[in-house]
Amino acid sequence: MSVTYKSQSQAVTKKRILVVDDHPIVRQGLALLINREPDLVVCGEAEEAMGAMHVLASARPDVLIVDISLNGPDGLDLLKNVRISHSSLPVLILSMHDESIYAERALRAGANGYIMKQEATDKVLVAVRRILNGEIYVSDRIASKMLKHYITGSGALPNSSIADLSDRELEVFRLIGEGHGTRQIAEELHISVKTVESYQAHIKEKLSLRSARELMQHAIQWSMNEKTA
Amino acid sequence: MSVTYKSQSQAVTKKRILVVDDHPIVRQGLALLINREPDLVVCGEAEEAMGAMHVLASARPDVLIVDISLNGPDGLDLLKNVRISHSSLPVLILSMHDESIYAERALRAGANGYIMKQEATDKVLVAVRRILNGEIYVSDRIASKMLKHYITGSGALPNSSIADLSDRELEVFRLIGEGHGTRQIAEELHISVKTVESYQAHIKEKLSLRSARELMQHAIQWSMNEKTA
DNA sequence: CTAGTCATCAGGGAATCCCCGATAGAAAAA
DNA sequence: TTTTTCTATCGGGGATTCCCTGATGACTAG
Repeated sequence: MSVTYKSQSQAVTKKRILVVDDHPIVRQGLALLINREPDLVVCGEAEEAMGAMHVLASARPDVLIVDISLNGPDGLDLLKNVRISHSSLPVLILSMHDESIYAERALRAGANGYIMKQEATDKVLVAVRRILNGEIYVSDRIASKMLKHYITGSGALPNSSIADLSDRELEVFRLIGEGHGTRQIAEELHISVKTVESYQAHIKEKLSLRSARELMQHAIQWSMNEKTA
Repeated sequence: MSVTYKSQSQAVTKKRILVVDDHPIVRQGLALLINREPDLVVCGEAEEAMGAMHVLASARPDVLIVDISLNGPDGLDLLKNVRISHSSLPVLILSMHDESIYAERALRAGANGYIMKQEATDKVLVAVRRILNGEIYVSDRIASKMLKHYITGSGALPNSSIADLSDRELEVFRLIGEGHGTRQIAEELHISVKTVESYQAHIKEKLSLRSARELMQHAIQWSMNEKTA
């Protein structure tokens, strides 16, 4: 709506995009895709976080597209760094995982959008324009999944967080993350297996997890992050 | 050497390429990259193994480019299937892992080349032309790494390592790491639940793991790292 | 004092785990 | 070229876990 043209060859206000991905093929694909749009242009590329911060200063992009799994500091680390100096720069996180774990983390870390590489290419353009417009973009599947969480949860911001767990629940959560089984946990805490199962059920509900597998996934990730943080 | 031109506009013998990757962005990137070469053309795309077999029959490609980590049956499964009916069709395996485990497996399964998405885009073209020429392509880094493996760890090394897993076992291991359950894996690979359980047992033995929990723990951690060679 | 959360436990069907196999083919070793 | 090992595929059956629907008492806040 705000894009106007001075001549047939160049838009006055082409939005500038910086692409950060460690796969040249993906960068090339994105660049070709974006540059054939009349209102968008790739103003720079980087293949890891430090290079991205460097390019960021000189290229002055309007949007960042960042792969979540970079070498060294990953996409979320980069995002947090960017947020320090560019608090309102729209950032779209790219990922090959369709797991909502990453989407939630990305948004909570301040991303304006999350899209998977499995998505059709035109969705990338939709996402870019959406976040340029100040909105949040998430793919339909993820969006409905998260919405469902929000509705069943409480209306406000979705602290489907570890902090909501009771002491006992957190203890069980931690032990699961350490690789302990139900029976083992029951013995260690001197309680019934049934009680442990009950805690697991409560944890799953509070964290909006659908299966014991997801519980374990989250518990393991959490316990790994705790050790390094 | 065998490519000749009749006019300036069209090559007589453009080599036809079929691209199999579950990321549309990557397919697009490869297609644009390949199609601007005068002697190469993308004759078809597919995003998973079954679709690829289908397209393969009608598109008559001279080369296949296959991502190793497809949904359902993976790139190596596809490769083995292709080898049944097209024993000499050149196949280039694409991967995001720089792990030489996969390179070795790919070549042993009959691939003509192995290249990572981290490689520069022009390397893809080099690789394609190389394998069209009947040669094998592996990137320098992988090649030297494989050589080192052969020299240092040729025979012994009681590595209870991922490398000891068979192709099928590794596939199951990967899927477990991505949070897929036994039944789900069985369906995705079109095999019996009992077979999947059997693989799990073999994996546990080879990696010296005591329970399914430990298996899951290691699989999840491995799939989250997915870069450490 | 009612409502809510917490910690504790049970029943029961479905799924998974984990031990015991088996067979057929391919690869390696003898 | 046999023989052995590895691989991929499947089954039975008991032990365990998962997951749903409850229940009880105790403590906590409105």
